[in-house]
Amino acid sequence: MATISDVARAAGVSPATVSRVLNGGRVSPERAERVRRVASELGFSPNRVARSLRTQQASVIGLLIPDIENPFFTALARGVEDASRRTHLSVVLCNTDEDVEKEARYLDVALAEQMAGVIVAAASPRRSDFSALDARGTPVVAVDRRPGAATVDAVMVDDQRGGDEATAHLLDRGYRRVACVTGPADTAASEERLAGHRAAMRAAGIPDAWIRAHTRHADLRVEGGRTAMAELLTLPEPPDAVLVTHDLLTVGALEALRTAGVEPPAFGVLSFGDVPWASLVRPPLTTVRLPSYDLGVAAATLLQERIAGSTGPRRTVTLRPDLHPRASTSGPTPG
Amino acid sequence: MATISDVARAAGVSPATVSRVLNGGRVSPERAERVRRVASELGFSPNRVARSLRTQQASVIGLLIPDIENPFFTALARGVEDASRRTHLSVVLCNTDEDVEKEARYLDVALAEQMAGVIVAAASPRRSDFSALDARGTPVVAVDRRPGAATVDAVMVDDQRGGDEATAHLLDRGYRRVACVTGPADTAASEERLAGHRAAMRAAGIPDAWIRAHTRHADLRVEGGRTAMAELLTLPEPPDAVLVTHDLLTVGALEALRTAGVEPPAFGVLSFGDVPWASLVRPPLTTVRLPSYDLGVAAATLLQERIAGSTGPRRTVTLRPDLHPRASTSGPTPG
DNA sequence: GTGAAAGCGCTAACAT
DNA sequence: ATGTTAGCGCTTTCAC
Repeated sequence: MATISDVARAAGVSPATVSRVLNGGRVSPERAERVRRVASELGFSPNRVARSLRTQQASVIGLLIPDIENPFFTALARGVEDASRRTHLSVVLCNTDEDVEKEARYLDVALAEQMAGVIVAAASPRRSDFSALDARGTPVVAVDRRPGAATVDAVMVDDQRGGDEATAHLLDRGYRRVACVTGPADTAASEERLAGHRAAMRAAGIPDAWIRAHTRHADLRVEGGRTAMAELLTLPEPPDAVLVTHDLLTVGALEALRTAGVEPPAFGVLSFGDVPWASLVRPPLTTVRLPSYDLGVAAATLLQERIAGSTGPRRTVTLRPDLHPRASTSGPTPG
Repeated sequence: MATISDVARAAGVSPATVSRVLNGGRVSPERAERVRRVASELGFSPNRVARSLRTQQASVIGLLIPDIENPFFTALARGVEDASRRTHLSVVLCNTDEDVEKEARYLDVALAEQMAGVIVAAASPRRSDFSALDARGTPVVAVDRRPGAATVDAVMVDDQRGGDEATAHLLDRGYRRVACVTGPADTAASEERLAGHRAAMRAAGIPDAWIRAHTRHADLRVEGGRTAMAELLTLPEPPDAVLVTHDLLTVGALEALRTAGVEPPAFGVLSFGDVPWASLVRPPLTTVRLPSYDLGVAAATLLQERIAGSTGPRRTVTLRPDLHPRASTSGPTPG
């Protein structure tokens, strides 16, 4: 690999001049031209490691996501990438696997590699720790999941509103006994979506006791959704519709419904997450689409501003999910 | 951020000693202990950028994949990560988006960041260019897609065999007129799977003209699969089964079949790729499962060996996909 | 406008 | 076993 000194020697100038040509300093046009020619002849590409060491900052940002196999996060990653494209920033992705240890390791890498900034969907609301980055002045933007203590910029989904709108939609279509299958009580998104569901139910005059009795917390796996749905169907006063707050749970819930011989839209089914196989399910599923891509774009934009030196107060951007009505919630009565 | 000199001063030793403590050189136990204590008190974490500059190699490997939203590649990424866990290597993911330009940019980043090695599913068999990495001695392992010219280690799927086994399975189950919907003619995987299909058909004594007439190349989108399948159904001698070589095409093909009132398993359907929604399709789909995770593990292992200094001849590891028979190919006649 | 020189934080000879 | 020294490739004063 050619270095800046090789180029300088070959072009008959000093290394400083080559550096200036590269970074836009004042150099006479003809020398600049000569340097550029020689550089390309030599296949020179500046060593970013050396540059980082000298300038104390890299042109790479880290994106830490908890599950690379989850389409929600991959779409988010695309958003981050697309928004970073125009700048000189490259995005590197790190899969934390919902594991605070792995996350800490990657945060350490980000620090040690002097990354320009980090966007992170925290593995744990309490135990994720960004203080080291903060101490060094590396900007951090939280996305999708707000870490409890840390005061960082954040981009969030308005999950509560999504849950509220979803259940309101079901009630509006004529369903009366709307159950809810949600994730574990310790995941924020699950709880907020449930809270929205509750709010809509209360607004419709349904007693708290009924709502509670027709709510199930399930493990975020297909099996969890199946079990929860099956339970709900055996209740003394079974539901006539269900809001499922995670698409994985929806797969299980649909299986349980099929097993019980219950069919949408007579039984209303509404799912969070716009699943790629939505078109394969009959009837097509009404969904609350999460703005995953836009979440990424917003986070990258916020981060770029901080990297550029913005020092304003911490900001939280909230994005609204949107409802996509389809046939699975067309109403309890035929026609 | 504390530096190695800060630690050295606070511990009353030389920077070299601190470095030796960190990297396992000979240091007396009590001094080593003192250094470690001081380091953790100061919250010291070594600056990898400086280390990279000095040692001329980083502890990061790059993984370049063409589509982060494709479950095949995300599973592969998990394999790479898991295999890299035990070593000191961190994996950073780069999404090339099937774009040779973006890929080149990331290869440049890998080079400029002095990455220890790169695993890449090439965006283009012809135009992907690893010569710069090669020139610098950075190991490269190709995965899933073999770049035409470059002589690099590679980990591949035996697509031809997969196609062969799939069609053989259909014939074995009693289907006679097996069609094939495959991807564009310029994608290697599509062609190899098709070649396997052809081989199995020929072995069963079916004339080339028939095979050719019942083969469709489709754009890798749902719509492409639908159109191709619809065409096949209108042929004078329509097929009684189909091998679809990409899961996205399968979604479309299933829609076309449903529209035409044709149902598996009377009509046999076999798909490449073990789709997550397989359980939702009735009847469950027989699939050729691609060893995506293992592909990642194998690639990471190969790369680690090269990073460790192995200089043997280029190797190509080939992994076999496996057939998962399910109800969609249980046979053309009831029972 | 240009070059000489210093130094970012670390490691690896080379001394001792 | 430990310290001293030099230098990885780059940028950035500081002179001129």
